[in-house]
Amino acid sequence: MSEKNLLPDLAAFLYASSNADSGRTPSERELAEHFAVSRGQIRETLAILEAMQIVERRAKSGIFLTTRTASVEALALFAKAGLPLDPIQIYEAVELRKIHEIKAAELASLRATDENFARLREILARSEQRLAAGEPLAEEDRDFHLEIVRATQNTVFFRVCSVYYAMGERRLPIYFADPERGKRSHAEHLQIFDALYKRDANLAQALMGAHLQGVEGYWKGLIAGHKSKD
Amino acid sequence: MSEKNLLPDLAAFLYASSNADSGRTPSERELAEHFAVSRGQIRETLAILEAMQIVERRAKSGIFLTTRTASVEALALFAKAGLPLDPIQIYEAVELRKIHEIKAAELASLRATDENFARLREILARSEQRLAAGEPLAEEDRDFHLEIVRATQNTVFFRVCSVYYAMGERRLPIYFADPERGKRSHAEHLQIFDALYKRDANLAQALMGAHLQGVEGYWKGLIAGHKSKD
DNA sequence: AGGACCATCTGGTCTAACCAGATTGACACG
DNA sequence: CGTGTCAATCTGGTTAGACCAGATGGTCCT
Repeated sequence: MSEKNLLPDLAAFLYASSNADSGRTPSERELAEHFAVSRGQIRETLAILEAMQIVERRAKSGIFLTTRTASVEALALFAKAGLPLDPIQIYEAVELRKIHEIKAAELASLRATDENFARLREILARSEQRLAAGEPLAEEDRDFHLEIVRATQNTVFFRVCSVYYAMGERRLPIYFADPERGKRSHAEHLQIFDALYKRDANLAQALMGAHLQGVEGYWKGLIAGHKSKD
Repeated sequence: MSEKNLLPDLAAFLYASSNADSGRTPSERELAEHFAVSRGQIRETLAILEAMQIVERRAKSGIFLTTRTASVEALALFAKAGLPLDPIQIYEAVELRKIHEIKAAELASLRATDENFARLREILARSEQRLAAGEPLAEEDRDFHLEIVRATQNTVFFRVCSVYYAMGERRLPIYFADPERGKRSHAEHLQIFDALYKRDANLAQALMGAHLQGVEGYWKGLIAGHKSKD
């Protein structure tokens, strides 16, 4: 089956097969048998999961899932593996995104280079094509927002954002399933680009804030829906 | 010597012994011999370093350091291991910290619980003791700032900050070597606490901004000094 | 019911192999 | 001398098997 990328599979299995009370997972030897790999390979993957603070390995005792509040990398990994995410944490990530991006819009308007503008134009052109073809937006949205963070010329900032942006990725197709949302989003992106290009920091901030308000509202609704289903 | 915590030692050794041109490091077998551990243990640690994007393992070829712009976790690790950090990236981290904490002060003033206030009081009391004893501040400063982020009740926010705060840790003793700086910092912390307790979001933001302005200035000077030395 | 004891399980660690592709260098040919 | 070929060597990838010591859990005796 899936030869490589044991990590997400293992994470998913640990999550599914752990003891509900203690959080204890199957032993290394059992995991090795289940995935039909050697114990060494399981240990190598567990080392990563432990570094991510997803599991805790207690010598001579067992492997335990850490308390629910996992690291950001853990959340991104879980999202990638299709594991259920705590809706509250998703909402928290959105809130953080708002904090980051409004400030990023301000800084980008002051610091963006020709290269940044070129990339933004290219992304917007791709979006345009997609919409013209009647297709839903996909990674273009994330690319646009991340490029603005990159335009702050702060690589630490960029990397921090890159990590946890992956969390919402799986929801993008749902969000843009409604073509109206895609069109409006693209129109707002164009406005933001203009503000950046005019180096109007205040306008860029304001537009980004308004743009993200819509996203936040969508997530709030989605979370509320999920909650009522449970 | 240091039985556990192979990770930082290995990272440091890889960094020191890699080929300057290709970035190629010694082989797993050589590393195992150097650290007097088994290959399995080296592989386990390398798996983490690879997940952190610090190294890249090419099958049947070798282990290579990735390009300089490493992940945030990598930077924190490097800082902990005492490896040379790119001053520009330190400055970037400080800028990001400013973005985070001003907003954190605002949110904390609205959401902080009694528990948060209790912890903040405890931290401030510890600082007071330290200063009264003529000792320099240490982890109390970081604790205070992180507790404010925690008080936003946004766990994702808190975890993002926890990671890269470790970067500046090694510099704290230098910063607080001047007792005047410690006293002023503590006085400002007290003001910020009062603003939070009064739930005055605007004041909390303003005070935090001013407080961090001083920190930023210090870092700027430190970086400038480092640069001129090189 | 409680306490002492022992078989079992578990993670931590190491050794010894084999695989197959990448690399390298020697060697032979033009 | 340059160059192309090929085989020995090196490397990460992976596995199997073993031993250790402490944690665990059940049993049996008091």
